[in-house]
Amino acid sequence: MKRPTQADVARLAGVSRATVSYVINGRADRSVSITEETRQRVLWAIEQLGYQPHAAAQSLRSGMTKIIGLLIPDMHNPHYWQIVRGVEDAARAEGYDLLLASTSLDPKREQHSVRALLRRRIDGLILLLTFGDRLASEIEMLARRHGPVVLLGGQVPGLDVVEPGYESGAAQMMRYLLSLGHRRIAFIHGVACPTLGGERLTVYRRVLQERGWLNERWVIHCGSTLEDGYQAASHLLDCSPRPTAILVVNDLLAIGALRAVADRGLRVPEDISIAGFDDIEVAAYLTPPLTTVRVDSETLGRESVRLVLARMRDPERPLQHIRVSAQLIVRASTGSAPAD
Amino acid sequence: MKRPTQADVARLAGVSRATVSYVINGRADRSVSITEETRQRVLWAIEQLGYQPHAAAQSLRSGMTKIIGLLIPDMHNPHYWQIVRGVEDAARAEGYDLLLASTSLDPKREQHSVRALLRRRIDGLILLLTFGDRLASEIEMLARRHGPVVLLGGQVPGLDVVEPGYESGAAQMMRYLLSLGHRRIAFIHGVACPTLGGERLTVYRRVLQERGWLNERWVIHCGSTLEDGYQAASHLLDCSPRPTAILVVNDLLAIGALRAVADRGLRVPEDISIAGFDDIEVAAYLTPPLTTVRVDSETLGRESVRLVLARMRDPERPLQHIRVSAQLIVRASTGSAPAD
DNA sequence: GTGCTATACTTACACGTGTAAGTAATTTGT
DNA sequence: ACAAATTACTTACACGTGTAAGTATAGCAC
Repeated sequence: MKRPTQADVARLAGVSRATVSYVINGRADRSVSITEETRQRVLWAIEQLGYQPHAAAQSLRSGMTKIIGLLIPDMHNPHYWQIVRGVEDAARAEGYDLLLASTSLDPKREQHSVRALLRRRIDGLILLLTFGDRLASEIEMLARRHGPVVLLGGQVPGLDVVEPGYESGAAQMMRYLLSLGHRRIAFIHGVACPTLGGERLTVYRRVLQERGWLNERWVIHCGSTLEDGYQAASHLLDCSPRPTAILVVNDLLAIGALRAVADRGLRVPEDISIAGFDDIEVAAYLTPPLTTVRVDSETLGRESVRLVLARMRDPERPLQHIRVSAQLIVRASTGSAPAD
Repeated sequence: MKRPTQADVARLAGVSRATVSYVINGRADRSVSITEETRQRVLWAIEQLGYQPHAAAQSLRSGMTKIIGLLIPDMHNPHYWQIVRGVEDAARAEGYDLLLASTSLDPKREQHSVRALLRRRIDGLILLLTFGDRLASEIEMLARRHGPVVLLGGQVPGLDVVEPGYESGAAQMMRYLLSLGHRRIAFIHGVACPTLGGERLTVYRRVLQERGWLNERWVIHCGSTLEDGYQAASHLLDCSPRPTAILVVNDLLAIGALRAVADRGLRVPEDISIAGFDDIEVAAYLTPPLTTVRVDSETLGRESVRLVLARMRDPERPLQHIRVSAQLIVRASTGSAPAD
């Protein structure tokens, strides 16, 4: 009933256990050689017993786990899932498995999760931190240990970073909205933690400030669920004068905003324009299709894996900072500002 | 630069390595006792060195990995994420980490992933299989070993199963659509593999057959992406006569269908009714909000974990088959059949 | 003082693997 | 013909941990 080990295989094949190990790991360097005949016999025994190597023993011996850990803020936002997909794809292509943890927007849990991932002595870690600031000490430890840790957005000195180009994306978006004649542009900043999505808000403020059109009443902070987006938009729609456009920090919340507009009997984009960030997959299929800023999230995931693996292979290589570019995607949810 | 081990802690505390181990695992049974003073000294040394147990070594010794593996068909469908959320929540609450793999709708990859999960000698496995039939031998091996494996939908003799109650849900849905006067009801069966979502299709066929209204031309098989849903619906809308209602195998594809209807300038539900399954989170926020069948996916995940853990604790307990009930959720995407 | 028990440890083994170093038989070089 | 090299293995150790079994000291009863 117990799983067979190399020893069992060796016994059945009539060779020593080492031979089995050599056969399995097919020594390419010529230091050890094995007859084709015994090789076949060993392979036959493996097949016969259904032997599979014990991963924990391999890890203990080799120091590698063949696991990449990924921490994401929450599992509700499709944007994060697309990142997960990129990571899983790239990881599996290189023979790594994926250990996934989510913060669930709880700082305690984020800390707990990071620790759990560390204890596993996972080969590489990709962190998309929500409350990074509270983990300063832990993160610094990581940096000092020079373990392969990649940050996905955010900055910690001493760690590789993959940064989504939201800043340029936000700038493109603002330029576009202004070109449509919008002046009363609101911003829904619905995130788990104020620092998240901060660049988008900053660009928004700067651009409007330059023109003297910034009105802090139109910046709404809220949570990160669909319902939060709905509520925030509802609040904005009740303002007078109403904003002519609402820029939402991510597409998920923008969906909530679209619903709020529809529930008030207003039309998008004739009465009000709505735009988001991320270009999650449903964005193109909404009614109306959502104008947004695409940051290829799968690429974000892929690049993170690439950096982690590269760091594993050469711990001394210079720090990398990769920026994944953003692109404005214009769809039907935005249009010219209505005449007052 | 290397991580400290128990041996380092022992040296620093001036005790034997075994003592350190006993302190850490705080022997509750009185077989071994340790002075409070040395206990403190050991704890101090642990703190001092920042010692953390080596998970692989613990696994090797104890035979437990403290990891639960989860295999899902693909990462595009929010429904599966909700299951993942339930699993991750429940697992973490019990001190388990989550190893996630996705099939990506590729049978080869499903097989590969299942093997990878097995090799890790993971404590428990939760499988949501797509191409289960091709894995018959592997699965049977699982069953024979009586490892803690839970199937999420599907049936393999000898394994615990958590089954979503789509069957009763589909029946409710059909009754509801018929009560609205619909006779020309189409079905979009967009899944990676014909067996997936089979119960829903079966119920659909049976109900219509009973009334002699079944028309196989209105059963469309397609892939599992939003675009597939869009295309399938487009095709149906070009039929003449047009169906008055489209039942879609899941909400994700239903979103594509909604878009297709809107693109043709038709109205939902005045011209055509659309309904889905799963009640993914966005369903309530779509335009119009989507009528669907809710199967609490987080509960699916949670229950799976519960079964896995129970099976771990008692491998001999009788097989469990849990059915998570489904519930019709009526929203605005369905209405009375238009008069011809 | 002797025998017995309780306390507070330590010694020693096992988990399953990868690989360096050793060995015996065969082949090659001159 | 004999040293040297190559082939085809095997023996032996290390990875870090959990725990059973052993040991040494002290306390106590008689």
